[in-house]
Amino acid sequence: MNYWLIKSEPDECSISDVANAPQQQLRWDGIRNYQARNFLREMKPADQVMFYHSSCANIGIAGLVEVAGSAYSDPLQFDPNSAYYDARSPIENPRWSAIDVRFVNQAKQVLSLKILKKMPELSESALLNRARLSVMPLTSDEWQAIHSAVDW
DNA sequence: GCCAACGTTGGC
DNA sequence: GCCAACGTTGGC
Repeated sequence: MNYWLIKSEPDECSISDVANAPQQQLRWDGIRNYQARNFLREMKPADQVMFYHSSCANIGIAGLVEVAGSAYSDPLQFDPNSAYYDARSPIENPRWSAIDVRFVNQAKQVLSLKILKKMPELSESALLNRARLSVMPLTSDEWQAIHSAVDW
């Protein structure tokens, strides 16, 4: 069992969108950063993923999802009408990956970034120390600290 | 291979 | 809207 954190702008995709999706399952796509992509490819079914809302009025941990299946080729990279189109991605060896996530739980209230910054367990975390990374692993200690701090 | 220019992320 | 962080691009 691995632990992860993914960031999403709730205007684009919120934890409620996952909860309201058919089978409460949604494709997580549009990742165009190699490090984030590599993490996506390491994800295994049933891995637990904290769902973080970024660039919004209420920044922080908004819910919990789980990995529904292994990473696969992100179809948007081959869609010329998509903002995520990548003309240089070879069809025979797709550059970008997507993953399906399944809803697990939604926080009664978002665990704010302000509180996350005060948690000693997270002082070394990628979340607080690595700018501009939208997919990252969490240690089990980090995951537990977050999980027990959220009001579910 | 270096590095300046440029674009994007994301908090404030 | 601003700006720091930082990944990517492309000239040399």
